Amino acid sequence: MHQYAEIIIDLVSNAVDQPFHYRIPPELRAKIVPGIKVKVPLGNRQTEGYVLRLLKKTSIEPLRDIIAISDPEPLLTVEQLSLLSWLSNRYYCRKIDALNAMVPASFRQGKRPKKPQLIKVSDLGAKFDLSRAPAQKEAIDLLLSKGPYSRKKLEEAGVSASTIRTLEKRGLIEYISSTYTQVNNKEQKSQTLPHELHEEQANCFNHIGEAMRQKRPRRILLHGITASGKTEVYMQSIAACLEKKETALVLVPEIALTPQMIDHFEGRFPGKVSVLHSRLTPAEKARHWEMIKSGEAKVVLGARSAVFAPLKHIGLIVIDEEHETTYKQEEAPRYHARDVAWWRARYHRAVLLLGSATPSLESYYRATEREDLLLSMSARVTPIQLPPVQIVDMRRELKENHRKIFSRMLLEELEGVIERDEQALLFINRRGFAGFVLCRECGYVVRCPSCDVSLTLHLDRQLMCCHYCGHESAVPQTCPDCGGIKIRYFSAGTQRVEDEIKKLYPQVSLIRMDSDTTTSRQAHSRYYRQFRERKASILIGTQMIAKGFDFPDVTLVGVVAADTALNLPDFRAPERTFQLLTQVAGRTARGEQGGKVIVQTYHPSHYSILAAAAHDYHSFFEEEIEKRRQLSYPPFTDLIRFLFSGSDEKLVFEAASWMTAMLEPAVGAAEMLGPAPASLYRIKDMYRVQTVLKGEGLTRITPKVKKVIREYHSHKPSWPVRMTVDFNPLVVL
DNA sequence: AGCACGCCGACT
DNA sequence: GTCGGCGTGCTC
Repeated sequence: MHQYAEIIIDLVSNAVDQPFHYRIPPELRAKIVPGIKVKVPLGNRQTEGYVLRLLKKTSIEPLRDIIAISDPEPLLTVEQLSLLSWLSNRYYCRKIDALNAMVPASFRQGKRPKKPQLIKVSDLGAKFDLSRAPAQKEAIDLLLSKGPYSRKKLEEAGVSASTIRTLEKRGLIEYISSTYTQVNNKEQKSQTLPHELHEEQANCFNHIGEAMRQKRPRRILLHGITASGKTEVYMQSIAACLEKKETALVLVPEIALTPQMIDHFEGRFPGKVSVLHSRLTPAEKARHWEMIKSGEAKVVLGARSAVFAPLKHIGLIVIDEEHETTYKQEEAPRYHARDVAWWRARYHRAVLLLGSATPSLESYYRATEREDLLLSMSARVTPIQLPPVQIVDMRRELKENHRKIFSRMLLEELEGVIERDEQALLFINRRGFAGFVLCRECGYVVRCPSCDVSLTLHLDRQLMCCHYCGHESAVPQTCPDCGGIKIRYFSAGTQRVEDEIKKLYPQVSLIRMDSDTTTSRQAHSRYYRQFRERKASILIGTQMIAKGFDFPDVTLVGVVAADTALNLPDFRAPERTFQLLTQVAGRTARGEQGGKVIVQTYHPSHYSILAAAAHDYHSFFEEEIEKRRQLSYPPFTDLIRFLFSGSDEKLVFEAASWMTAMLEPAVGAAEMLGPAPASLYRIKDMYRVQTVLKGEGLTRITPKVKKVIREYHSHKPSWPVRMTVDFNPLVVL
């Protein structure tokens, strides 16, 4: 009999980030199983904890008893317990951080809803004469025609709480426990039917089906150009998975989780889908979790964190737009959903299907190495060609004395669009008016006092803003340094583009979308609707218009400055640029009139720009993978980044140096870069210093690295320097 | 995290 | 004389 339990303490602190042992009192022995939440004594008070596993013996003295069970149901499944350990090892995070990321707070808190109750009319109520109680009669009629309703819904429909109470007392209504689908008793979703697959789709579908039948972990990369019909392949694969009585998990980037998208899924698999989106209230989220755990939901659709959905018997995991950086969490645990998904696929012997038009170098490389299966779709579902892309050399424009932010070619095309009454998208990767403000006499650039970046001019508010910390200050009329008056604005932002267009074409209506104008989700859909309804002919925007804006009348896409992403001091900059350009280019040629893309750049011969213009993923990949190989960057190596930050510059360096020295003997053949100031040396008055480890198969040294991290925390617990550890970070700025 | 223990300055 | 400041250390 197991008398002891290994427990993780529910406190977010390095000091208690190790399993604690407790004795299980005899009266609790039958009830305590791994995954259960318990109350335990700790020091002179009590906290909660989670049982990792049961033990027959322990050498720890003195032992104390578990006080009580917090929740009779285990909060974690056997799979989750195992994943928990993996997460904390792979991503160097506390076990409690891993747990908190894996299970929604509302579900952990145990205020898990009992099955939601629905109200229905009782047998008695159906025949009871209520002609003298109009309010009650109305409620009964409503329930008879449209019910059952939840209490909340019934009150929303205008039935008062007292009426409900009276009806209940008289036994005219009764409560039934419900399933989620009944609660969500929305207007019947029109069920959408599978489309006939074209040849390429059918071929991919067959391969996926075959892989699922093998019942072995398999990773498949589905490389399909924009509008090649990837979603339909996912849908039919999911249907095939359900037929085998297995479940399916579908991840999409948060921004893709639109109502249309949700309807599409729910319509295809009515009553079987649980959608985990960020707008759910805590109680709703807990209810979904329960429904998934109980096996009621067969398909889960959600963003990054949905990768932890407690589905059983998973047959298929889909990650759409697998190259998207939102799949990497930027706080502890700094996991990548793609890697977690692969862990789960191996656990369940399932298929992991990665879809993208511009796969990450990691994924495509694995596919070319035959480690993964590569499936391609190169034809658009509708027989429309990819748009021609025209590169404009902005250096030449400058040389020929054309100093506007729009090249002559872009202007010419814009005029054509306006004349023909079509629509255009103008894409610029920076909000605000100007990237920086510079004095032409002394070269002084206005910078943020708290961060190591230049301020962006926002003309509408007459302010200079820092995009990292939000600092705002007045626009200088004279140079703060030399007093000169020749202040100039450099590198345009969205606002500047808007201004110029208004000046050039005052009669043309336009919409600007960036995080300044589009703060809420409603604003986003309002602009979206306006543009779709042709209330504007030009849409100016940042990243946020690169996705989903697919309208037949958009015949021109202008990339005002393709270099913003390219110039970042990060080894993934070319990859980012290629992905962005390809994605933006895909926003045109959706209709019969076709479309055209114009890319303005100061690097017209850079391979990422040339390849994107030629719609040629393969040549981009070949060039980029060779570079990565030569420089020993991922996917040939792993990186571990140790970032130190604090307000005391000297101490930050001291901490970084101490840690780097401690790591030295542990890292073996891995390269150690640093300690060195991060590219963004100062953010919000915090100095940032980093050391990056680079080497093949760095997971092998995980135990040693963990030991050093532990030493860091125990030796200098009071260092006012924060250290974060990131395994395979996506940005190293 | 949260709490006790412990060692130094100004107050009913 | 003590009340209380927060540095340090510990929790199965």
